[in-house]
Amino acid sequence: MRSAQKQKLSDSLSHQLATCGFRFTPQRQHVYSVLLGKLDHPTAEEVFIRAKRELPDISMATVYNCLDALVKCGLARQVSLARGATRFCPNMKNHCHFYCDTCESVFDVNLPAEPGIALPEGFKAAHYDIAIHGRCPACANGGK
Amino acid sequence: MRSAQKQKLSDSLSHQLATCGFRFTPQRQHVYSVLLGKLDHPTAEEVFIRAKRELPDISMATVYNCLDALVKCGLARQVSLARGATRFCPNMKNHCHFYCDTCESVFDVNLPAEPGIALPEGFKAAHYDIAIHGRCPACANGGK
DNA sequence: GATTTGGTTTAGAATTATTCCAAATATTGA
DNA sequence: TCAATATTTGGAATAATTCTAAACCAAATC
Repeated sequence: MRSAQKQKLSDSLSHQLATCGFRFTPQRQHVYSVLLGKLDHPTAEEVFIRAKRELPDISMATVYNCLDALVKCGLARQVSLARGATRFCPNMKNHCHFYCDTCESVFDVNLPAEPGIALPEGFKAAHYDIAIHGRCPACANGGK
Repeated sequence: MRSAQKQKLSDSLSHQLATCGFRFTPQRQHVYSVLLGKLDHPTAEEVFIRAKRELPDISMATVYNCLDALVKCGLARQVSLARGATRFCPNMKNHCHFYCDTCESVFDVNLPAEPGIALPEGFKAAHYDIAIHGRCPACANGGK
Protein backbone atom coordinates (compact mmCIF):
# COMPACT_ATOMS: atom_id res chain seq x y z
CA MET A 1 0.00 0.00 0.00
CA ARG A 2 1.27 3.45 -0.86
CA SER A 3 2.07 5.65 2.06
CA ALA A 4 -0.42 8.33 1.04
CA GLN A 5 -3.14 5.70 0.98
CA LYS A 6 -2.10 4.39 4.37
CA GLN A 7 -2.24 7.92 5.72
CA LYS A 8 -5.74 8.33 4.39
CA LEU A 9 -6.88 5.13 6.06
CA SER A 10 -5.53 6.08 9.42
CA ASP A 11 -7.11 9.53 9.09
CA SER A 12 -10.49 7.98 8.53
CA LEU A 13 -9.94 5.47 11.32
CA SER A 14 -8.92 8.25 13.67
CA HIS A 15 -11.97 10.25 12.70
CA GLN A 16 -14.40 7.37 13.06
CA LEU A 17 -13.01 6.47 16.45
CA ALA A 18 -13.22 10.05 17.67
CA THR A 19 -16.81 10.30 16.51
CA CYS A 20 -17.73 7.53 18.93
CA GLY A 21 -15.61 8.87 21.76
CA PHE A 22 -12.81 6.35 21.30
CA ARG A 23 -9.15 7.24 21.22
CA PHE A 24 -6.85 6.53 18.36
CA THR A 25 -4.14 4.09 19.47
CA PRO A 26 -1.40 2.14 17.70
CA GLN A 27 -3.12 -1.09 18.70
CA ARG A 28 -6.43 -0.06 17.16
CA GLN A 29 -4.68 1.12 14.02
CA HIS A 30 -2.83 -2.14 13.71
CA VAL A 31 -5.80 -4.37 14.42
CA TYR A 32 -7.70 -2.50 11.75
CA SER A 33 -4.88 -2.96 9.28
CA VAL A 34 -4.73 -6.65 10.11
CA LEU A 35 -8.43 -6.96 9.30
CA LEU A 36 -7.98 -5.10 6.04
CA GLY A 37 -4.87 -7.10 5.20
CA LYS A 38 -6.66 -10.40 4.71
CA LEU A 39 -10.39 -10.41 4.13
CA ASP A 40 -10.98 -13.93 5.33
CA HIS A 41 -13.26 -13.28 8.29
CA PRO A 42 -10.80 -14.12 11.03
CA THR A 43 -11.74 -14.89 14.61
CA ALA A 44 -10.40 -12.76 17.45
CA GLU A 45 -7.79 -15.43 18.05
CA GLU A 46 -6.63 -15.27 14.44
CA VAL A 47 -6.47 -11.49 14.56
CA PHE A 48 -4.44 -11.81 17.75
CA ILE A 49 -1.92 -14.11 16.07
CA ARG A 50 -1.59 -11.85 13.03
CA ALA A 51 -1.36 -8.68 15.10
CA LYS A 52 1.42 -10.15 17.22
CA ARG A 53 3.74 -10.30 14.24
CA GLU A 54 4.07 -6.53 14.32
CA LEU A 55 3.07 -5.81 17.92
CA PRO A 56 4.45 -8.77 19.87
CA ASP A 57 3.22 -7.44 23.20
CA ILE A 58 -0.41 -6.97 22.25
CA SER A 59 -2.77 -8.96 24.45
CA MET A 60 -5.94 -10.85 23.72
CA ALA A 61 -7.95 -8.43 25.84
CA THR A 62 -6.70 -5.58 23.70
CA VAL A 63 -7.60 -7.39 20.52
CA TYR A 64 -11.16 -7.79 21.79
CA ASN A 65 -11.20 -4.16 22.87
CA CYS A 66 -9.96 -3.00 19.47
CA LEU A 67 -12.35 -5.19 17.54
CA ASP A 68 -15.26 -4.01 19.67
CA ALA A 69 -14.25 -0.39 19.10
CA LEU A 70 -14.06 -0.95 15.35
CA VAL A 71 -17.48 -2.58 15.35
CA LYS A 72 -19.00 0.19 17.46
CA CYS A 73 -17.66 2.95 15.27
CA GLY A 74 -18.83 1.31 12.09
CA LEU A 75 -15.57 0.13 10.55
CA ALA A 76 -16.14 -3.59 10.95
CA ARG A 77 -18.90 -6.10 11.37
CA GLN A 78 -19.13 -8.91 13.82
CA VAL A 79 -20.24 -12.14 12.21
CA SER A 80 -21.85 -14.97 14.19
CA LEU A 81 -22.46 -17.90 11.92
CA ALA A 82 -22.36 -21.03 14.01
CA ARG A 83 -21.31 -22.25 17.40
CA GLY A 84 -17.76 -21.29 18.12
CA ALA A 85 -15.77 -18.13 17.74
CA THR A 86 -17.22 -14.94 16.33
CA ARG A 87 -15.58 -13.63 13.18
CA PHE A 88 -14.84 -10.11 12.02
CA CYS A 89 -15.29 -8.46 8.66
CA PRO A 90 -14.11 -4.98 7.66
CA ASN A 91 -16.19 -4.96 4.48
CA MET A 92 -18.88 -2.38 5.20
CA LYS A 93 -20.47 -2.51 1.78
CA ASN A 94 -23.93 -3.98 1.51
CA HIS A 95 -23.29 -7.70 1.46
CA CYS A 96 -24.17 -10.94 3.17
CA HIS A 97 -22.24 -14.05 4.12
CA PHE A 98 -22.16 -17.50 2.70
CA TYR A 99 -21.07 -20.04 5.26
CA CYS A 100 -19.92 -23.45 4.10
CA ASP A 101 -21.21 -25.91 6.67
CA THR A 102 -18.61 -28.40 5.48
CA CYS A 103 -15.32 -26.50 5.48
CA GLU A 104 -16.51 -23.58 7.61
CA SER A 105 -15.21 -20.95 5.22
CA VAL A 106 -17.00 -17.65 4.88
CA PHE A 107 -17.56 -15.82 1.61
CA ASP A 108 -18.89 -12.34 1.02
CA VAL A 109 -21.85 -12.23 -1.32
CA ASN A 110 -22.90 -8.97 -2.87
CA LEU A 111 -26.39 -7.72 -2.18
CA PRO A 112 -28.01 -5.41 -4.68
CA ALA A 113 -30.16 -3.73 -2.02
CA GLU A 114 -31.21 -3.92 1.60
CA PRO A 115 -33.88 -6.57 2.05
CA GLY A 116 -36.70 -4.30 3.25
CA ILE A 117 -38.51 -6.51 5.72
CA ALA A 118 -41.67 -5.19 7.32
CA LEU A 119 -41.23 -5.02 11.09
CA PRO A 120 -44.04 -4.95 13.63
CA GLU A 121 -44.92 -1.59 15.16
CA GLY A 122 -42.24 -0.14 17.42
CA PHE A 123 -39.21 -2.15 16.33
CA LYS A 124 -36.24 -0.07 15.24
CA ALA A 125 -33.82 -1.83 12.89
CA ALA A 126 -30.16 -0.90 13.09
CA HIS A 127 -28.79 -3.37 10.61
CA TYR A 128 -29.40 -6.62 8.80
CA ASP A 129 -27.31 -9.75 9.01
CA ILE A 130 -27.98 -12.24 6.29
CA ALA A 131 -26.20 -15.56 6.33
CA ILE A 132 -26.63 -18.28 3.77
CA HIS A 133 -25.64 -21.75 4.86
CA GLY A 134 -24.73 -24.44 2.41
CA ARG A 135 -21.76 -25.82 0.52
CA CYS A 136 -19.08 -23.86 -1.23
CA PRO A 137 -18.04 -24.94 -4.74
CA ALA A 138 -15.07 -26.97 -3.51
CA CYS A 139 -17.13 -28.88 -0.94
CA ALA A 140 -20.16 -29.28 -3.19
CA ASN A 141 -18.00 -31.22 -5.64
CA GLY A 142 -15.50 -33.00 -3.45
CA GLY A 143 -17.85 -34.07 -0.71
CA LYS A 144 -20.31 -35.87 -3.09
CA MET B 1 -52.18 -30.10 25.20
CA ARG B 2 -54.63 -32.86 24.44
CA SER B 3 -53.25 -36.34 24.55
CA ALA B 4 -54.17 -37.04 20.93
CA GLN B 5 -52.26 -33.98 19.87
CA LYS B 6 -49.28 -34.97 21.98
CA GLN B 7 -49.35 -38.39 20.39
CA LYS B 8 -49.31 -36.83 16.95
CA LEU B 9 -46.33 -34.69 17.84
CA SER B 10 -44.30 -37.58 19.10
CA ASP B 11 -45.21 -39.60 16.02
CA SER B 12 -43.87 -36.88 13.79
CA LEU B 13 -40.81 -36.46 15.98
CA SER B 14 -40.16 -40.17 15.88
CA HIS B 15 -40.57 -40.23 12.14
CA GLN B 16 -38.31 -37.24 11.54
CA LEU B 17 -35.62 -38.69 13.75
CA ALA B 18 -35.80 -42.05 12.03
CA THR B 19 -35.50 -40.40 8.64
CA CYS B 20 -32.09 -39.07 9.62
CA GLY B 21 -30.98 -42.28 11.30
CA PHE B 22 -31.53 -41.06 14.83
CA ARG B 23 -33.28 -43.06 17.52
CA PHE B 24 -36.35 -41.93 19.35
CA THR B 25 -35.60 -41.47 23.05
CA PRO B 26 -37.48 -40.00 26.00
CA GLN B 27 -34.79 -37.33 26.30
CA ARG B 28 -35.22 -36.20 22.70
CA GLN B 29 -38.96 -36.20 23.07
CA HIS B 30 -38.78 -34.11 26.19
CA VAL B 31 -36.22 -31.65 24.89
CA TYR B 32 -38.41 -31.13 21.87
CA SER B 33 -41.45 -30.52 24.06
CA VAL B 34 -39.45 -28.07 26.18
CA LEU B 35 -38.60 -26.12 23.03
CA LEU B 36 -42.22 -26.12 21.92
CA GLY B 37 -43.41 -25.22 25.41
CA LYS B 38 -41.94 -21.74 25.40
CA LEU B 39 -40.98 -20.12 22.15
CA ASP B 40 -38.47 -17.72 23.59
CA HIS B 41 -35.30 -18.91 21.84
CA PRO B 42 -33.62 -20.48 24.85
CA THR B 43 -29.94 -21.33 25.06
CA ALA B 44 -28.83 -24.92 25.64
CA GLU B 45 -28.36 -24.02 29.30
CA GLU B 46 -31.93 -22.76 29.57
CA VAL B 47 -33.25 -25.87 27.86
CA PHE B 48 -31.22 -27.93 30.31
CA ILE B 49 -32.78 -26.15 33.29
CA ARG B 50 -36.30 -26.54 31.92
CA ALA B 51 -35.78 -30.16 30.91
CA LYS B 52 -34.51 -31.04 34.39
CA ARG B 53 -37.91 -30.27 35.90
CA GLU B 54 -39.32 -33.41 34.34
CA LEU B 55 -36.15 -35.39 33.76
CA PRO B 56 -33.95 -34.51 36.75
CA ASP B 57 -31.12 -36.81 35.61
CA ILE B 58 -30.71 -35.42 32.13
CA SER B 59 -27.22 -34.14 31.49
CA MET B 60 -25.93 -31.14 29.60
CA ALA B 61 -24.21 -33.39 27.08
CA THR B 62 -27.55 -35.04 26.35
CA VAL B 63 -29.24 -31.68 25.91
CA TYR B 64 -26.65 -30.73 23.31
CA ASN B 65 -27.03 -34.11 21.67
CA CYS B 66 -30.82 -33.79 21.55
CA LEU B 67 -30.75 -30.24 20.27
CA ASP B 68 -28.26 -31.20 17.58
CA ALA B 69 -30.41 -34.14 16.54
CA LEU B 70 -33.48 -31.89 16.32
CA VAL B 71 -31.57 -29.40 14.22
CA LYS B 72 -30.20 -32.08 11.92
CA CYS B 73 -33.57 -33.66 11.34
CA GLY B 74 -35.23 -30.36 10.57
CA LEU B 75 -37.36 -29.82 13.66
CA ALA B 76 -35.46 -26.87 15.09
CA ARG B 77 -33.12 -24.12 14.03
CA GLN B 78 -29.93 -23.04 15.66
CA VAL B 79 -29.71 -19.29 16.03
CA SER B 80 -26.39 -17.46 16.41
CA LEU B 81 -27.04 -13.79 16.94
CA ALA B 82 -24.17 -12.39 18.95
CA ARG B 83 -21.26 -13.52 21.03
CA GLY B 84 -22.34 -15.90 23.71
CA ALA B 85 -24.56 -18.93 23.77
CA THR B 86 -26.34 -20.22 20.72
CA ARG B 87 -30.12 -20.26 20.92
CA PHE B 88 -32.67 -22.72 19.60
CA CYS B 89 -35.95 -22.20 17.81
CA PRO B 90 -38.53 -24.87 16.92
CA ASN B 91 -40.42 -22.55 14.58
CA MET B 92 -39.71 -23.97 11.14
CA LYS B 93 -41.96 -21.62 9.25
CA ASN B 94 -40.32 -19.10 6.99
CA HIS B 95 -39.26 -16.36 9.36
CA CYS B 96 -36.31 -14.33 10.51
CA HIS B 97 -35.12 -13.04 13.86
CA PHE B 98 -35.12 -9.62 15.39
CA TYR B 99 -32.46 -9.30 18.04
CA CYS B 100 -32.66 -6.44 20.50
CA ASP B 101 -29.08 -5.29 21.08
CA THR B 102 -30.21 -3.67 24.31
CA CYS B 103 -32.15 -6.37 26.18
CA GLU B 104 -30.92 -9.31 24.08
CA SER B 105 -34.40 -10.66 23.46
CA VAL B 106 -35.20 -12.44 20.24
CA PHE B 107 -38.43 -12.07 18.29
CA ASP B 108 -39.67 -14.04 15.33
CA VAL B 109 -40.54 -11.92 12.34
CA ASN B 110 -42.63 -13.34 9.56
CA LEU B 111 -41.16 -13.43 6.10
CA PRO B 112 -43.47 -13.45 3.14
CA ALA B 113 -40.99 -15.31 0.94
CA GLU B 114 -37.45 -16.58 0.77
CA PRO B 115 -35.08 -13.77 -0.11
CA GLY B 116 -33.78 -15.14 -3.41
CA ILE B 117 -30.19 -13.97 -3.42
CA ALA B 118 -28.09 -14.68 -6.47
CA LEU B 119 -25.11 -16.83 -5.53
CA PRO B 120 -21.91 -17.12 -7.51
CA GLU B 121 -21.46 -20.23 -9.66
CA GLY B 122 -21.09 -23.45 -7.71
CA PHE B 123 -22.47 -22.43 -4.33
CA LYS B 124 -25.31 -24.58 -3.04
CA ALA B 125 -27.58 -22.88 -0.52
CA ALA B 126 -29.17 -25.06 2.16
CA HIS B 127 -30.93 -22.36 4.12
CA TYR B 128 -31.06 -18.68 4.92
CA ASP B 129 -30.56 -17.05 8.29
CA ILE B 130 -31.72 -13.49 8.47
CA ALA B 131 -31.18 -11.52 11.64
CA ILE B 132 -32.21 -7.94 12.17
CA HIS B 133 -30.42 -6.09 14.93
CA GLY B 134 -31.89 -3.07 16.61
CA ARG B 135 -34.13 -2.12 19.47
CA CYS B 136 -37.35 -3.76 20.48
CA PRO B 137 -40.35 -1.55 21.27
CA ALA B 138 -39.71 -1.61 25.02
CA CYS B 139 -36.05 -0.62 24.67
CA ALA B 140 -36.64 1.88 21.90
CA ASN B 141 -38.84 3.85 24.28
CA GLY B 142 -37.28 3.23 27.66
CA GLY B 143 -33.63 3.65 26.71
CA LYS B 144 -32.65 7.06 25.37
C1' DG C 1 5.08 22.79 32.12
C1' DA C 2 3.09 20.01 36.07
C1' DT C 3 -1.03 17.80 37.44
C1' DT C 4 -5.25 15.65 37.10
C1' DT C 5 -8.54 12.85 34.73
C1' DG C 6 -10.02 9.15 32.49
C1' DG C 7 -9.53 6.02 28.60
C1' DT C 8 -6.33 2.10 27.25
C1' DT C 9 -3.25 -1.74 27.65
C1' DT C 10 -1.52 -5.71 29.83
C1' DA C 11 -1.23 -10.39 32.01
C1' DG C 12 -3.53 -13.44 34.10
C1' DA C 13 -7.49 -15.16 36.55
C1' DA C 14 -12.26 -16.21 36.10
C1' DT C 15 -16.28 -17.35 33.71
C1' DT C 16 -19.09 -19.15 30.14
C1' DA C 17 -20.04 -22.23 26.34
C1' DT C 18 -19.22 -26.33 24.28
C1' DT C 19 -17.01 -30.69 23.35
C1' DC C 20 -14.92 -34.95 24.57
C1' DC C 21 -14.56 -39.34 27.01
C1' DA C 22 -15.33 -43.93 28.89
C1' DA C 23 -18.58 -46.66 31.21
C1' DA C 24 -23.35 -47.85 31.78
C1' DT C 25 -27.75 -48.17 29.54
C1' DA C 26 -31.37 -48.26 26.09
C1' DT C 27 -33.13 -49.19 21.42
C1' DT C 28 -33.43 -51.58 17.08
C1' DG C 29 -33.17 -55.34 14.00
C1' DA C 30 -32.25 -60.24 13.42
C1' DT D 1 -34.14 -63.04 23.17
C1' DC D 2 -29.63 -61.54 21.66
C1' DA D 3 -26.28 -58.95 19.39
C1' DA D 4 -25.04 -54.72 17.49
C1' DT D 5 -25.02 -50.07 17.90
C1' DA D 6 -26.74 -45.63 19.34
C1' DT D 7 -27.49 -42.90 23.42
C1' DT D 8 -26.98 -41.16 28.02
C1' DT D 9 -24.34 -39.78 31.89
C1' DG D 10 -21.00 -37.22 34.85
C1' DG D 11 -17.07 -35.27 34.76
C1' DA D 12 -12.93 -33.68 32.69
C1' DA D 13 -11.09 -30.92 29.04
C1' DT D 14 -11.10 -27.34 25.84
C1' DA D 15 -12.47 -23.10 23.64
C1' DA D 16 -14.19 -18.43 23.71
C1' DT D 17 -14.80 -14.49 26.08
C1' DT D 18 -14.93 -11.37 29.97
C1' DC D 19 -13.15 -9.43 34.10
C1' DT D 20 -9.73 -7.27 37.12
C1' DA D 21 -6.22 -4.46 38.96
C1' DA D 22 -2.08 -2.20 38.07
C1' DA D 23 0.59 0.33 34.90
C1' DC D 24 0.48 3.57 31.13
C1' DC D 25 -0.63 7.25 28.27
C1' DA D 26 -2.93 11.28 26.07
C1' DA D 27 -5.78 15.25 26.50
C1' DA D 28 -7.63 18.79 29.44
C1' DT D 29 -6.83 21.71 33.40
C1' DC D 30 -4.22 24.37 36.58
